[in-house]
Amino acid sequence: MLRHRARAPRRGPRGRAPREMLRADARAPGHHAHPRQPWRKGRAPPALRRLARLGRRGEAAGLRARAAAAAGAGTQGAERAGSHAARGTACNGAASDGSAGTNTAGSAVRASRKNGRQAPPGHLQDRGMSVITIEQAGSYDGQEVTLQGWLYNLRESGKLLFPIFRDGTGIMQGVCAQKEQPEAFAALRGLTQESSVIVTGKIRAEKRAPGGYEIGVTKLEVVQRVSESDPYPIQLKEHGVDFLLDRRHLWIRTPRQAAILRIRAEAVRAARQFMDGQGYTLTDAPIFTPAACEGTTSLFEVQYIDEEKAYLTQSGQLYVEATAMALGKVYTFGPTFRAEKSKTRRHLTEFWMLEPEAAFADLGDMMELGEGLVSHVVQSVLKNRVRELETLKRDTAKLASVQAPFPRISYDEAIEILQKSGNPAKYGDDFGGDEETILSSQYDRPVIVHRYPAAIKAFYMQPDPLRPDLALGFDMLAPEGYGEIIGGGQRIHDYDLLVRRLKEHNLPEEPFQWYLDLRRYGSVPHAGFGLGLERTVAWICGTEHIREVIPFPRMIYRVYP
RNA sequence: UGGGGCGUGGUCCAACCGGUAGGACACCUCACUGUUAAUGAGGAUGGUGAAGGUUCGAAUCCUUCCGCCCCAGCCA
Repeated sequence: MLRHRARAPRRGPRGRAPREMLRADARAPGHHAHPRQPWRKGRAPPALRRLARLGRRGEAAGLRARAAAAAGAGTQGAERAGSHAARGTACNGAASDGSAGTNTAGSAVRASRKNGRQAPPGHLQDRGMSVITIEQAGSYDGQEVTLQGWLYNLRESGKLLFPIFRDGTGIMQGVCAQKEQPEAFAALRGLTQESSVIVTGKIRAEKRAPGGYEIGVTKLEVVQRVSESDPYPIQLKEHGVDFLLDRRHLWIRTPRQAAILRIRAEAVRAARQFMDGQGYTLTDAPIFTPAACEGTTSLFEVQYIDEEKAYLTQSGQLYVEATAMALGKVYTFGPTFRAEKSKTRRHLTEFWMLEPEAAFADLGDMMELGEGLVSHVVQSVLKNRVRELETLKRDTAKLASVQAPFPRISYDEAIEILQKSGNPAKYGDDFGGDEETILSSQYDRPVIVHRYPAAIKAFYMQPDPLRPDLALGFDMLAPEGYGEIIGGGQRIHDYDLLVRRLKEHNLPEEPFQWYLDLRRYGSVPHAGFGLGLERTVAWICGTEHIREVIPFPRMIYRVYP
């Protein structure tokens, strides 16, 4: 059994976050803010002040009883129905092309229940053919379809209701008039925010509707009604970061957060696609490691079986060097852990890293691979996640220019640029946030800084043969102040030199014996780098803090929920 | 670990030099057939992070503690 030893004090649920305000569903104010600190927070737009009236009481006791009955019927199976619905969405969406509109799911469900018909094997109910996602709605104009999702908001205007539904793929406005659809109207009136629903109606283009389409609701089934006495806690208005982080499991339902997570997924997909296309093989590194990879940084210690201690990996690099010697061109993609007490908008204690490594590769190869990878990821998101970037109100012009090749400057040149702009940096210093921001603000795409002094880099960095005091390493700095998204370079392949460097860095040799083996048996020049997923996604999304781009951020003093 | 900032109803904020803790939103009721965080009218809840101290009187001043945010270091 494992026990997590490194523990961060659990923060109280009532902690407050007075200064930094986010609208639960607002875009982070920021990209056009101060260039030195583009993430600088601001206030939520003052125009966004009012919340829709949700959770009103039903108009009649009969209605409420009916709603309760509907909810009750679904209560036992509510959870199962939920996951079931999620599964159904994908396959039905695909299946429904071409046959949509012939048989609505809603009516099929009711018909099957009324007739006592058996659900098909593996399904709880017969859903018919036209259950679609909101994302697909545009191609169903004029057809009757069924949506499965949640009530995001409800606006009332007399005998007209404007519910807004969300299903994870987007949000869509519905319309329901009492005169025309008395039953659906009654079911919808007073329905509470985030109640789960199955909606049937006709899709139509409508200029006044957000997104350009709306659904004329003809049937509404409440899967589970959120209680008025315990309403959904996240309002459509500003909240403190702390409040939202305590409810991260609910916060991710808001369109902005969902859009970010979908962009993250696209970034991962594109990154792997690119690496695979370049002939790199995925070879994952272990999470438990016997010792530090780079020595200095603090590690999470775990008890590993009996008395033995192990650590959560802070980098897969050493291992990926081994698999590179086995397979040639490889990469890892997985979580890494840093127990440092970094409390900035660029740090997490648990984050994901993609680490390529190639035998017979040098610094130049890796700089080229890095810029190709980053360009491809950015361009893929730009192409395949238009809607999500729109939701985030991201300035896509700033992403469009992200095309390889990227500018490359040496450390020496970087120091010059810094000094010219009045920064006190002197030769031999490593760069902090300020320096990175000054450098990256000179360009419209990420900038590569290479050949740092060996003294400020990791022990395994190959020295520059022309100037041995320099390391053949490079960093890639994202624009707009998002900092270092890639760090890497050429590794030492000479056994004696590596042993010497271990000594210089006061590292013990025993834990590195296997690593030294790579230099004993057929050592070759090789290089690689690590790409920080969250920093990359934060930059692409333009979020003010890295914690928004991972479903459940782990930070110092935050391991809940 | 340093430096800075901050803790007030469920949420987000006010409260001048120390003088009866208030508003908006959320919630409830009513009106409204094209709303866009709908709007308008009405209603009921409910709070100064904790412990000391100064004072006739403390959200406000002092001390300690707790918690959070930002920045730096380290890094992706």
